[in-house]
Amino acid sequence: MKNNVKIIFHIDLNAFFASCAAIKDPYLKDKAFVVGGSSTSRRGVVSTASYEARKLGIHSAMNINDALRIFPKLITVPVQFSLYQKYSRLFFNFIKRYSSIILEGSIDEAYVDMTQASETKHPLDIAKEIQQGLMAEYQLPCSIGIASTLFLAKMASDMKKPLGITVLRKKDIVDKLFPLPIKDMYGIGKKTYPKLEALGIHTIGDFTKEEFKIKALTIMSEQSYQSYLDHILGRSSDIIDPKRYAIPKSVSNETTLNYNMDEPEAIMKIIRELLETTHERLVKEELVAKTVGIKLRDTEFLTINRSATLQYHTDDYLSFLNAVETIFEENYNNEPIRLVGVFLNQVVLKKDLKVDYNLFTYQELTKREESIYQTIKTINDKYPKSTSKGIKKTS
DNA sequence: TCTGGGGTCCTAGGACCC
DNA sequence: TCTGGGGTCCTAGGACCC
Repeated sequence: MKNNVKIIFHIDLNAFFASCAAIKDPYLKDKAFVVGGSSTSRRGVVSTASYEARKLGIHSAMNINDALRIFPKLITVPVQFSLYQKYSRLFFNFIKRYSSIILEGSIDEAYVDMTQASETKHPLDIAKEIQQGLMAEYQLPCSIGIASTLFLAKMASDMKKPLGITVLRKKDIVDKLFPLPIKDMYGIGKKTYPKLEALGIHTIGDFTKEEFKIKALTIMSEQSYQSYLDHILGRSSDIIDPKRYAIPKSVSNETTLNYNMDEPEAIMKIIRELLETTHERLVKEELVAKTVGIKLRDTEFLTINRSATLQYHTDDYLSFLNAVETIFEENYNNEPIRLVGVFLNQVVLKKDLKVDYNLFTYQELTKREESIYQTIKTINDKYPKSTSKGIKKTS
């Protein structure tokens, strides 16, 4: 008898950045250290803490100075993205030996459809083999969750860390998933969890109780509620789409300044540099974008995004720069800011463009856009923008 | 606990079109 | 004078994740 229950693995590399750092520098092995921070600024945070550092109460997103206050002898290692990318590649290539249906959840986690592989070998044995193999070949520890949906596999891999293997069958949901605190649920973050707590929903099991539905609907839409419920009860997706994150939907660059700045020229210079690196990536990955924008964060941590959508998708640097300069001039209020960013949205592969964007040179493009802008400006000058309030007043 | 950097997805309102 | 309805695109912000 054959059923159609899938066997999904979620493989999570434990303390990945820290693991990579310890591979490169074996001195770090078994020591309390963190990846992150910065030597030039006091504004750095912990990106990843080694398990020894975690035992001391140091965790990611923690301010580096606070971490040092807890443990002054803490070793800090700078972030080295190319190193992580290298081991990430090795990791995904290793997994490919077992299945070709892989979703790269992030740099250090994979969802894998192991249904076929499980026909000839027990899933637990496959998991053990993968875990031991990654350790032996690359010194990369991982935790593996095995379940029938992506969500349950993800929750399962989280249950035992580091080096855990957890099977979460549908019939185990009540015993293994329901007792977990609601804040441990994937998708429930630091904003939603206090609200749920306040409603008396403390565990994942609580969330499924009929009596809490009405209450839950006061803080979330019916749709969100149903989606969470389906996830918990094993009714959510078991389909792994390897292409899902293959093409980025946006590309961005941002930086927290070493000190707050309020000089437009100096800020614009940084924006230009950020745009250059962002644009480099766009070109390197053979992408084009249609929307370009900037991000500004003030000293109160208030963040604004301002963007413009161009007439066509493009990878033309000057088109982006033009837009970004205008946006900045129109939106910067001379208040000191702590962060600037640049982003490109509506990103697609250049070769997937329906219209050949090469038909228009930059000059032609800007000329066209200039004329459109002029038209709009004329109309606006002639008929000033009226809000609905304005209309009511005059009527 | 004075809060990085790179993303995805969702929502909501307004403009505009038919 | 009082107010359609659906669809799509754009902008902005927010929540969340690693």
